[in-house]
Amino acid sequence: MSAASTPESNGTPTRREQLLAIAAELFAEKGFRNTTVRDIADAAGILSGSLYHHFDSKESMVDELLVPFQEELFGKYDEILASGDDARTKLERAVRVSFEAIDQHPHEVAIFQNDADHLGTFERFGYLADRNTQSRQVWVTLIEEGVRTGVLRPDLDVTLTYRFIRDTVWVAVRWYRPGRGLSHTAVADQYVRILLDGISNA
Amino acid sequence: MSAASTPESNGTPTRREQLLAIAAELFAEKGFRNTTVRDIADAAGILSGSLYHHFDSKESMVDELLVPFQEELFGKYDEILASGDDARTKLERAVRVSFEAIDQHPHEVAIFQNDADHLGTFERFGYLADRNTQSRQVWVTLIEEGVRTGVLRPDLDVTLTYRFIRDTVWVAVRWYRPGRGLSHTAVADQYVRILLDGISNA
DNA sequence: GTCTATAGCAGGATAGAC
DNA sequence: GTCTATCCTGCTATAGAC
Repeated sequence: MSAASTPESNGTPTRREQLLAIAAELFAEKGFRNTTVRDIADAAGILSGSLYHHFDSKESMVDELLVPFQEELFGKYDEILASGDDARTKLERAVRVSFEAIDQHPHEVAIFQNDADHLGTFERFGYLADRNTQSRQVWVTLIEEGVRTGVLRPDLDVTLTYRFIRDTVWVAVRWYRPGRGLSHTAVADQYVRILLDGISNA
Repeated sequence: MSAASTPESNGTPTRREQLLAIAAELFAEKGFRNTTVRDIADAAGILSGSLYHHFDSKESMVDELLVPFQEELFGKYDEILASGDDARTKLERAVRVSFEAIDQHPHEVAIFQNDADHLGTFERFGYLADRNTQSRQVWVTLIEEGVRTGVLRPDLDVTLTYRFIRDTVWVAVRWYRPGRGLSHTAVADQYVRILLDGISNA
């Protein structure tokens, strides 16, 4: 038995997965609230009522997109935190893992960036706030370790630096398009360079 | 006669301006589409129909918020471009002017950040795309001048650097709250420092 | 300048036929 | 698994009284 949201092992997505992929694209492009169930149904070539054979509600759809994505991402962060790498390497790896997420799950990242605040007002999506806290802990831990071990400037405002890194990384989902222009690794290279060394010709 | 969206010289805002301020806060907080005219009317203590005595439509309200804000902001950018400062100073000034805008017009900035894409799909808001282009020209001009005059690293990817600066600056509207915590000048100080010199303890 | 009342439409969701 | 048909709600906007 396979998880409902993971493609079957033979590579053929289930109908449910197809519909979810269509919904993800629309949610990411137009926003959750601005996407109607009729939009999703139209894009899938069926009528809106038929969607409810597969999903309880529009909310269930976005829920099913976000949960497995976040499990995967935070699993990778945990791996980095648990590794024996030095602070600078850990920070670099965390940035690269994030750009990889933008590359591999652009829709899920966009939905989280654009709609987490709004969705978070519903009990059902309370876990979004938890993930937010967890994310903050990851970055702050890495920055503090960097300052402590001397690889980062001792005068850094940790909270502000955390926000700076978080925002610079995730906001890239607004313009990055997988398969077009620079690869996610190339973008990550440049971002890490600017973040660590700045743009000044020192 | 005073401009419709500027407070009267005696400091007492007109009713129209009061309503606009209420709408701005709600648009910024919940998004344009997610804010109903009833929300605005409720917050103003009147009924939704009464709003239409003051404004043609919900779109007119957001239009009246964005246009004068952008005129002011781009006027300042033009001033910087036309100044005789060196490239590094110009770039710093542009960053500082942007943080000042976040401080003084947080709602307008938030609306532009969150809803420009959606609003831009209507003819009436075609000027939003023009402003976007104009903004890009400002930053790219400054970065290119910086590279040319040797104050910025010669190996910078100009487009990527432009996106980096634009995003890092404006995304701060998501967490910066005027009058709470660091001042906008203090935040700008740190951002400029990270942007130019990085976070590494070189 | 605000209220009453309501038109007109679009949205999420449901029941049951096929 | 999809369609037909429809309910109910909430939204923008309007007309005219006060």
